Parts: sequence; C-alpha cells; structure tokens
Amino acid sequence: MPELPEVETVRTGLAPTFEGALITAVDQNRADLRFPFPENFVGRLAGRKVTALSRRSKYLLADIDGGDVLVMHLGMSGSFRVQHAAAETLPGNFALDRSKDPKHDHVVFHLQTPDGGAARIIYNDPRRFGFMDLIGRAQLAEHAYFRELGLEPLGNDLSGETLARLFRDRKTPLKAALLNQKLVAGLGNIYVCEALWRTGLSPMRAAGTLVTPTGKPTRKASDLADNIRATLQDAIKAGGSSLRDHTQADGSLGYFQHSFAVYDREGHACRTEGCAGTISRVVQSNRSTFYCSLCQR
DNA sequence: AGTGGGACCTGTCCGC
DNA sequence: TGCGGACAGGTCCCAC
Repeated sequence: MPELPEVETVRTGLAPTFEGALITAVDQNRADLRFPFPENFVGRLAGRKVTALSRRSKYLLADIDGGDVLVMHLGMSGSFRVQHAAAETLPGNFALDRSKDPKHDHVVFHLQTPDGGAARIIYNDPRRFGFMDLIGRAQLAEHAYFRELGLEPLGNDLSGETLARLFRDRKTPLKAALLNQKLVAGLGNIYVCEALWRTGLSPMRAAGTLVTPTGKPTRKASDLADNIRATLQDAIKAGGSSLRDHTQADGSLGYFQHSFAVYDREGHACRTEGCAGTISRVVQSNRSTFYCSLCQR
C-alpha cells in the first residue's frame, strides 16, 4: 500500500501505538528484505524507546532514543498491523489475526506502551520489495535514500513555479517526470494518473511544454500543482486506496479506490463533465498509464 | 545527462 | 483442475 497517501495513512495508524512505546524485543525473521537488515538490527532497537513517527515521501521514520532513526519503506506489498493485548486479559494474550499469511511476517516489534499495556507491530511483505534500515539522525539528510529526494508535495514547496523550474527543457513525458522521485517525492502510478486526468493533461506530453520560454509556469503547470496536492489530500482523507485487500494498520480498508477517475478503469467512460471519451491503458516506462485521450491533451 | 527497459519477488487472475 | 502468461501501489541498475 505504498504511495504517499497510503504511507501517511499507515503513519497515522501506527503513531498512537508506536510513539512513546518501549521496544521490549524484536523478532527479525530473515536476514534480508529488499536489502540486508543493518548490522545488529535487533540489538540496536531492543530496550529503546520510539520518540516520534514521521514520514518523508514514501518513507516512514521512527525516531529511536539514543540517536538512530528506523527507516522503513513498504515497497509494493508491505503492510503493518497492530495488535494490542486486551486490557482485561493477561498481558500477552493477543487476539488472533488471520488477515495475513504469517509466512510473510518478517519483523515483529514487541512493545510496552506508556500506559503499561503490551502491543505488537507486525511487518508483512510478500514480495519483499520493502526494507528497513537504521541511520544516525545526523546522517539522515545526506543518506542515499534522502539526499536526492525531490520536494514534498504536501509541503509549501509545490507550486506552478517550482514545477516550471523542475520541468524546464525536459522532453520526458509528464508521466515519467512525475514518477521521478528526484523531482517530486511521493507520487506513484495511481496518483500520477489521477492528477494528470484532473488537470486535463496527456501523460505523453513533454514536461517542458508546461513552461514558457522565459521559464514561467503555464496555467496548466499551476493547475497541475494544485491538483497533485488535492488528489493526495483527498486520498489521505479517504484512508488511502486499498487494492487487492490490503488493509490499514487497524485492519480497516481505505476507500479512495472508489474515487479513481482513470486508474484501473480501462474501457470505462471518462468521468470528465461532458466528455464522451473512454479510458485507455498504455504502457510507459514499463508501467500502466490510464488516461482519456479525448480530454487529456 | 537523461531515458527506457529489465530485474528484483510472490501472489492472483484470466484464458486455454 | 492445471498451467502459462500477464500483471501488481516501487526503485535500482544498466545499456543506449
């Protein structure tokens, strides 16, 4: 569940349990996910407290007292679930949760919450494109994961002007430009398709065509910036998109997938007011692009 | 320098 | 029912 709105939804779901909790133990069930776990992963976490849980782009960042930051990326199929010991039962008596295949439970954080209760946060990832790392707080910004990350689309930096600066003279298609995490960080296949549809822009159009010869944003560039933000905010409000039964941290499902205008709607009617078009699917950079060739130019 | 294409994994769905 | 192929929300690496 891994574009920005899904990661933000996960952060919101985990924070009440994770923040302030003491990590009493960690089960690390294999040596690697996408990458090997860092040296002494369990030892550097056990006995430590989580002081804050934040997000940058599609990364979750758990601040650990002592100076490490636990960096977590969900890849394509990563998810977390939270289990609390029922207050009225003995500590450690957790409700059974069969919603995931336990053979893909790769990491379990055993926690003691500030109120003295016990909880577990379990990371499940069938495809293992996700990863976890531990990085010193002071090294975080220069680390390879973050050094070249582009602007945060929900921050104040995303605007027609900043898009114009990033897109100027670029011949690359808008779809590829928006998927490039070095330009704007956090968009993925779904929300790029949706934001381009909202703006009436063809995914094939060259990014540089949104910039005037003097480097100013065109009207479309400003609209695109607004629509990227609006699309992400709408999705966060809906609890993200739940595809293929991916559940949120509390087991509930996001519902933004019901609001898709183009993603996974090949052959269906375009939802633009007054547009008679049909949604097409094409492949760009080896990924599916969904768009309406009538109203996206 | 900047791009497209393949690779990394497992699961699921669809057509034969 | 079984099997092969296509496809899936991401990103790194490597040829052009």
